[in-house]
Amino acid sequence: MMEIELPKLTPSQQDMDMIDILWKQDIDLGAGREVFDFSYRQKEHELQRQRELEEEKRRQVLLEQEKALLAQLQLDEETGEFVPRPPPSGQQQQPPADTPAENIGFTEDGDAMSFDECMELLAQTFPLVEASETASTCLGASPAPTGSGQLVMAPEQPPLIPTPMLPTAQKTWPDLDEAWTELLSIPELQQCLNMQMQEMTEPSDYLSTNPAAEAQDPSYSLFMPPLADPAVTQPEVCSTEFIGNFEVNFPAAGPANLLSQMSLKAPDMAVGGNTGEYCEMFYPDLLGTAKPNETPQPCNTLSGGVCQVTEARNNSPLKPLDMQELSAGDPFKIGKSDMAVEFPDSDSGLSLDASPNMSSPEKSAYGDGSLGFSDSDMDEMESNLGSESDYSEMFSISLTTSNSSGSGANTPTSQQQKRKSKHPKTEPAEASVHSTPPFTKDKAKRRSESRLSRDEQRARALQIPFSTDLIINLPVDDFNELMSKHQLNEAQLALVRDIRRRGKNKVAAQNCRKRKMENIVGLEYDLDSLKEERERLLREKTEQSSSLRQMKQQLNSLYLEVFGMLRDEQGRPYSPAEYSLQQTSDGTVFLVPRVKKTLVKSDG
DNA sequence: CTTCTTTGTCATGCG
DNA sequence: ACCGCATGACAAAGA
Repeated sequence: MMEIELPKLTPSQQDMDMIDILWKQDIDLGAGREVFDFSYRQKEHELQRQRELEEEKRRQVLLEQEKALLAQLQLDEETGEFVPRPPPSGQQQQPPADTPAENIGFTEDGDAMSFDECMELLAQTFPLVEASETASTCLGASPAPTGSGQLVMAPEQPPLIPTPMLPTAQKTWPDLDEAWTELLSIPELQQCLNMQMQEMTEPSDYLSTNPAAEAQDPSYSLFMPPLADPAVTQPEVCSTEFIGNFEVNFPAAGPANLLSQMSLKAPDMAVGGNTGEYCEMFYPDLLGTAKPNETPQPCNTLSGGVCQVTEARNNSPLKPLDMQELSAGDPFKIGKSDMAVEFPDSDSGLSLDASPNMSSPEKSAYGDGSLGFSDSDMDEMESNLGSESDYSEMFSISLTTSNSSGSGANTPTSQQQKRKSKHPKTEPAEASVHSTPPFTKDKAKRRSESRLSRDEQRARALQIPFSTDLIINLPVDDFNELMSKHQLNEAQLALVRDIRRRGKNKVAAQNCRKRKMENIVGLEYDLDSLKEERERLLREKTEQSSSLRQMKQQLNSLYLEVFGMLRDEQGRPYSPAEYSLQQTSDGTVFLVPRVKKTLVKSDG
């Protein structure tokens, strides 16, 4: 108990913090906040533990029998590992927590027997028991890579909580593919998952459910098929609480997201009851390999059911191409994926052709020979595009929705997803639950893309056999050659010319505005330069003026000095009032009487 | 709700 | 007369 409690407390605190954050961010958790409360969950845990205890007891009995048979095989350590703590002890209640180290030691260090060997023996002897045992082992192994304490809780977690957690898992969806990659790359986790699935599912093919295990050890998979189908019990392993704690503690970690995903799946799987399908959910890529050995009904049986759900889960983060690859056997899915593939670049991601409503009308309009595109046509096309984008969004969302619905669990999450699907205008990014805040640049870019795609859509609507980029950027001669090569009708030609004209003009407008801005910048620079020049000239003028004044003063003083040195015949100085010195062009200086002045003065 | 910015488009002029 | 480009003007969308 103590071991369990301590780990729980911290995680729960973190969980609550995370929930608070999500709550403040107005992120729909798909459930009341109290659901996430630790105390609330603890109660759930209690119930779950009681169930676990009962199951443990049952397993114990089976183990006893198993032990008797396996004693000769030196399974002492194994028994310790597989057999949960005695019911009375606290450890018993939460066997997974204590077991992990032992389990790991057994499975990996495995002194006496290899894990595969043990599994084989168990499978031969007690298939069902084996499944349960493996589950515990799995639990032990899984904690190592992530959080030990939280993992312990997982098996005991009640399936009830999972639903509230679903939204959170959805939030982390964008990282799902990465998370899957990381998760699948963890051998322990794979084993754990496989084990859990075995435990969960009733008798069915182990192989189908355990592709990863098979990949790791072919032999193991070979003998495993006879074992019971474990998918049903998965909830125990990846219980919502466990997942929640795990996720909260490691929000950024990819594995956490994965686990959350798994947690979401677990309840669905349990509800669905089809064990074979679960394997696909966890190992969609491996299904092909796994199926051969086992009964591969999973996806085949239910095209639109759980299988689709699983694919949706896995595919949602993936690109259209990936989706196409993964979507096998589901016509609806394939069609959608094709569409996505067809228009990966376009923001709307949909073509007029793809949209049943729009494409035909558009085609008819253009095909009728109506030249050019009236504004109404444009608008119609735009509206079509918009509807298509919505459609695409609905598609992506529909996958998730079908996922939940297919599982048959009408959890809050599923409802939420359905709600989302009903609001096609919500952006795909939102639907996919991107935590990062997009906007601004993204929107601008998206807008430009959508604009571009609009002409593309038109071109597609008229089935023009070349890209708009080609139409716009091709040199005139090449363009004409292209036009001549392809026999286009009037409407197509008109559209192509319009596309080229608009595209050219768009570029021209951009260049023009760019030039205009550059001109403005250049003019501003020139203005600054001229201002500086003006200031400099003004300063120079001032300096020159002062210099000139100084020179005048010097000249005046020199003049007076020279004039004062002049004497007449009687040796008397000349009066400055009556005489002045004047210099001729040849440099000769004359003493000139101030006749006028004297006259004026005398006159006055 | 208003204002400003950005961008696409059209009309027009020029070479 | 036609074509391509440049640019002003307008409208739509978004910040």
